[in-house]
Amino acid sequence: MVRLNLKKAAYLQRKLSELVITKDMFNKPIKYIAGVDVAYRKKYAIGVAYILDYDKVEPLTYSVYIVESKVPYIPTYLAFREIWPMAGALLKLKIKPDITLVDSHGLIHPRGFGAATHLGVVLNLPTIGVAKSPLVGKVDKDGYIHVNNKRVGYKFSPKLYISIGHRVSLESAIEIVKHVLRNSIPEPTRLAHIKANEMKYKISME
DNA sequence: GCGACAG
DNA sequence: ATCTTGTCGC
Repeated sequence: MVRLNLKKAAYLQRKLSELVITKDMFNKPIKYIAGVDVAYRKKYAIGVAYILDYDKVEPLTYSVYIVESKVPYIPTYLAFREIWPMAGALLKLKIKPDITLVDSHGLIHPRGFGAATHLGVVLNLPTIGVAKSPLVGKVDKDGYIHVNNKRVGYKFSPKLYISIGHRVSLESAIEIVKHVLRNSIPEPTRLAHIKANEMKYKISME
């Protein structure tokens, strides 16, 4: 297991956060939307990217990328652990998504650079963060989440936190996530999560 | 110093 | 997130 240099990692997050775009810079109308998630099995990290038709909200195809997991999970540094499995799966897709939902926070992060944002900036892809539990920030009476005096996210429910990832406005992020909701759960990441767990048992040795 | 802390 | 079976409830 690698040990992160938290000092440098935090510096990188703060530095790269200057590149985040919080305006809509994705293809309209959206035709393809992706959902990415990572599961773990022994020494392996299994990244899955699922592509769905945006209008119909129906699955089209998916890709799997398995790699050895060497970075530990440390709160607020999740991206360093999951970015390669996620990026590997995304880059294997034959259909390029217009926007991607990531199972983590985007700008709802102490240094404004959660995993969803990190992935978006590194791959220069429009991303939205969809997490199941809070990390930081204050929720106002309307449900909006503020971090460092900036409105960057929205608490849709106690189990769903939406935030700007990269190249998308908060308003659009909320609208897009609502569009692909199925039983209060975003369908793209739900399918990616199911597939990633399914793949865990298809790994032969250890 | 103490507690909290995405997946 | 992972390690793990059955079981309670709508």
